[in-house]
Amino acid sequence: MSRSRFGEPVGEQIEVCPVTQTQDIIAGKWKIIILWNLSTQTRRFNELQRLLPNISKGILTRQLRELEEDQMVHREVYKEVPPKVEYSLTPLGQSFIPILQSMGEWSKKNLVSK
Amino acid sequence: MSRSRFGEPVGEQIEVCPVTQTQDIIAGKWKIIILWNLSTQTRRFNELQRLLPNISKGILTRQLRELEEDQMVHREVYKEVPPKVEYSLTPLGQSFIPILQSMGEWSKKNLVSK
DNA sequence: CAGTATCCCACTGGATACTG
DNA sequence: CAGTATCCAGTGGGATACTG
Repeated sequence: MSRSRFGEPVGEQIEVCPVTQTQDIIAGKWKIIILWNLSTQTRRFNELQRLLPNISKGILTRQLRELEEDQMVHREVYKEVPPKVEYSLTPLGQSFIPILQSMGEWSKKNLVSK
Repeated sequence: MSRSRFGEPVGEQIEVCPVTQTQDIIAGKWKIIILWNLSTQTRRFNELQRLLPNISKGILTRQLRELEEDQMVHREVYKEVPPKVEYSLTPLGQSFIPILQSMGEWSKKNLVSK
């Protein structure tokens, strides 16, 4: 699925606005906080669900799948019973960590909690 | 309107996840790109609409109003005929510019356009 | 444990027509 | 020019029940 916007034909190339591409990846109510929770360590499905109060399994699955599609998250399945699945950041996901940190710091520094 | 999530009573205080607060502000299909377009200069309503192909007046208005509510954008109305309205970043909005830049650079460096 | 499979609903975005 | 005012449609999020 292509979620690009702002397609502008430039010769054979398509020029896409960079910040919009980023927007497309982190759009989704839980994406950022999921990445944040994976930034320090690998986590299992249930663990993530516990960390994200009020998220349902279905939604958590969908958000993780989309992050996987966008190569931000890696899903490692251990063939055991009971099943064990571990989520972690890919190199691309890791390269995004500084931005997550900036967001956290910006928020703490500039936003009064309302 | 309070859009905070993850409310956790801590004494009299409410503890809210910082990255989630940021998420709440930049959620919305056009928020980031609007901030981006205001990061270098003040812009008028129609100017913004031209810069954001395919956005309708109604939506642009709504997104701008929400950014105003969150103190990210300032709206300056000139009492003239025909009307002139200029949008610019508030100090809070300006403090967010480095993050926007990181996003743009991250995208250009790490995302192949797909 | 880590998911699917459904169904549902609210909200957000989008289109269009009208206005001070 | 810079909006409102409506109305509509799609989608994304949420709840619940079931499963390998």
